[in-house]
Amino acid sequence: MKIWLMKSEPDVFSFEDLKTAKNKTTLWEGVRNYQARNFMRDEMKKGDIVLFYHSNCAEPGIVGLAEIASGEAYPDPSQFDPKSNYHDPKASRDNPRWVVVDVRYKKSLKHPVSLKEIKAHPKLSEMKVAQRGMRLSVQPVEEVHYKILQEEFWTGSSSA
DNA sequence: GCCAACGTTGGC
DNA sequence: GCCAACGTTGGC
Repeated sequence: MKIWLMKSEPDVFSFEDLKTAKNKTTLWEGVRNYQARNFMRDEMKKGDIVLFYHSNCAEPGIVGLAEIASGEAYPDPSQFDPKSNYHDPKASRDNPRWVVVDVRYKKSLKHPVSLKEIKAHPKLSEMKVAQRGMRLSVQPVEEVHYKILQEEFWTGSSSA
């Protein structure tokens, strides 16, 4: 079981949007970075934990927990859609370039863990997301960091 | 809105 | 294959 951090701009698609989505599930469309794609295509497994991260907003940080709900990655339909912002003219149905996975809402957090808190924490500051210039929108999270998040932020009254 | 850091593109 | 130019990300 792996743990992932997935970024989304709340103006585009927020954790609240995921919670209210049909079946509380969405396909994670629009990833247009090869490294991120390869994680989704090669390494994600159904049931993996997802830390849902809000980026490019007033309070960037981890706002909720989700999980991978699809068995395998499959072609991102938006790449074939000329009207989509995510359209990729170089992709074809015979030779798709981009994939999606399904992400399902799991749990909200009463107290999101802000990027500020992550950076201020002696261990969490090692996380990729805290590193300077790190733009990768899908990134693996080390188990030790997930444990710290659980034990120091999400136990007892701090989890919803 | 600014801008540093990054990834991609394309000319050569 | 190099690398300058460009577009994007995302914190601040």
